[in-house]
Amino acid sequence: MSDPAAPSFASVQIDHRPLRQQIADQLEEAILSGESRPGEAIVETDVASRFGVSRAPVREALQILANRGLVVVEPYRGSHVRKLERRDVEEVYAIRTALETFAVRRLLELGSGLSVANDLRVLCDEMETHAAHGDWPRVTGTDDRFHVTLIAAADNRILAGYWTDIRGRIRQIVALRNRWNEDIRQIVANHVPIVDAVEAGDAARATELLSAHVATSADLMLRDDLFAPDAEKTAAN
Amino acid sequence: MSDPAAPSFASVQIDHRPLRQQIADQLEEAILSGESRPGEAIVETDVASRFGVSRAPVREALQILANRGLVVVEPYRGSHVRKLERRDVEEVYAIRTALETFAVRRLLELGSGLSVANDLRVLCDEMETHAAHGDWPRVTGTDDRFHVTLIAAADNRILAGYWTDIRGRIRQIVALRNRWNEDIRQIVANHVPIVDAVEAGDAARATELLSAHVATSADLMLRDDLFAPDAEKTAAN
DNA sequence: CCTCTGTCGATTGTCGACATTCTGACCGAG
DNA sequence: CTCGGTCAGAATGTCGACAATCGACAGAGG
Repeated sequence: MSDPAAPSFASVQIDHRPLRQQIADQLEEAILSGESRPGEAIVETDVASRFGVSRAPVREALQILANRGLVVVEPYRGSHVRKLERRDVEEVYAIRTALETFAVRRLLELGSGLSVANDLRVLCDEMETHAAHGDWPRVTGTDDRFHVTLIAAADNRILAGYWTDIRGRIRQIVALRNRWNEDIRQIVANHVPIVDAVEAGDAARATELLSAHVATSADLMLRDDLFAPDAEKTAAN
Repeated sequence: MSDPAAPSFASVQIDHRPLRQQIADQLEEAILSGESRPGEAIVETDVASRFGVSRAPVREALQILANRGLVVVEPYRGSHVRKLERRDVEEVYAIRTALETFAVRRLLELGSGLSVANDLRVLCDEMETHAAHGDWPRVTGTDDRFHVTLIAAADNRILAGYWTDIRGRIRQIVALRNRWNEDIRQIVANHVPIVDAVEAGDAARATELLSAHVATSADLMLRDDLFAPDAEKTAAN
């Protein structure tokens, strides 16, 4: 397979993953990219015919997405893209702070501070370069890698799983907001002090800076009342 | 339902939830209670015939459990109960600490300290009563409610979801260990100072005590090498 | 003796059809 | 006009059957 002399088969490489996985990936991409908007109905028959498959794998894909929280399945009533309220956004960023500060404390306990700081510094530079060119998509992409690197350094698979979840939600939030932060330079600049603190092994300062950084991001997302106000669960329940 | 004069229909109360949900619950119960042991194969046909249903809802149930991390599904090869290694146990307790300390900080920010402390104190008393009677199952049950109450007070649905996950994993770990802690009285006693700190609104002290409490629990679980050593992902990959 | 290949049984993947449930429109009584 | 009841239409829930894939094993060939 690693034979560089036989690339002619690469084009006919077929996808051996189960259909449910391919469908789940496609639907997830549509949701997280904002193409499928929150509340939008997902009709099994439609999805099945769109992909040219039967409903069985579609249903299995929906179970996968439902448990990831991307889709809500109501028995006999149908499925729809999970709605996003203001409260959801607040909760995402609150949890994000908890996970990232935990990761920092943990990676410092593991003595990986210096090594991680090196990796992060590279990403910081990259981010600043992209920012200087006004290449926002690449900035957010690198930002994503920055935080993934941080989380991965904690070497905890459960944490990594939770982060995959949070990361997706953030991507959806940013996509729905569909407007670039004019002051993203500020956000980019925020990363450097964090790396400094990690390098210095100062857990207290690093967590403090991280919390502030995340809080800033959350404020930016919530500033212009874009997300639906919280649906009041009144006394009816 | 709440009419006490018509209990005669309770026995014929049928379950209107989809089969996948009922099956998923049954399988989850079997796994978390330790009845189905880690690594044990789950054959769709067997499960289907055991419940007297077709394979379709069983497969959907497996997708649900797979995304909760209870079951591993390998395409065309089958499903099995997720294996539990020593590292998994360590990770669970590490994350647990992060989630609980976050919850404490959060509920204090929300100003719910006094109210929550009251609820927790009741549970502490209950726990001590059960402990005095040597009723370990009830002790662990109340302990569970203690921590659920703590988490719920943070009023964050994502956190609550993660806790449901962690709580299940802990239950499985405890069940597999299947041996009561002789020094559980110590564990029970650990709760009171935490409540005191919450009542006093002292976040730093509360998180410190909580971390220590969880660390103690983790040590107890890991003390006797019951869980499989970590499967070394050698250079083969 | 080793390696490769073809076959076999078991299990999962997928499909199309039928059963059940929900929703909303229609309609007649009060 | 409002309130219930009825009824189709559409969507989901479930089923049984068939196809595809995997691992093991036996046998040919070197």
